[in-house]
Amino acid sequence: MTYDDAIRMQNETARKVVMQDDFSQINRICGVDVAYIGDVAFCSAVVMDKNSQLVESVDSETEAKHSYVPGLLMLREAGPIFDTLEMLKSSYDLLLANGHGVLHPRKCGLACHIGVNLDKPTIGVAKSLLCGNVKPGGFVEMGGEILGYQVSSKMYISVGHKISLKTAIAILKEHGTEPLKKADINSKAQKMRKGLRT
DNA sequence: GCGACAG
DNA sequence: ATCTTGTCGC
Repeated sequence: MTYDDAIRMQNETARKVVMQDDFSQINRICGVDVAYIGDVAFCSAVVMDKNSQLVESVDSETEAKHSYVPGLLMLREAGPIFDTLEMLKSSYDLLLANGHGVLHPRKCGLACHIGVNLDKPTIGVAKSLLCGNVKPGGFVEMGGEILGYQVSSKMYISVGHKISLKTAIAILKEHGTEPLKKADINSKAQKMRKGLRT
């Protein structure tokens, strides 16, 4: 797949993103993250209940097919993430992904790509901005639209799919990002184990 | 043309 | 993301 193909795919997916709440209840939240040794991707997905109690955790080791290109993170991480989420036996109501959702040059960051393809409510959680400007109050504007929210100096969130920004903010303020933190720890632990036995 | 650039 | 020393602040 060429970069042009990927960009066309993003523009197409962007039209399918639902920026309104579309779920009955959030009982379980899944966080997914990837760590690397070169192009070997160590991915972890963690499902927790609303009280941050562990429900299930799975790990995978796959090969990253593309290098990282700003704006096209999905090319590098979507594959490993889909592979890992498929391993889960447990269901979940909300997905948390590291990276932006609609706060993206084409309004289709990694979280949108994952959310739309799995048809799951998804929130994008990023550590830094790719685009947009933070306004007083924390909302992030891009092209005259409010597309994200700055939770802290190192956390920006935006809609991935089937959830409103308002609800996304409320849920993260109430439940935090525990599944994502755990997935980060697990993916790095997995990488370290591999590093020691090679 | 130049700089900036999720993970 | 990953590499990577000392250093600033709570």
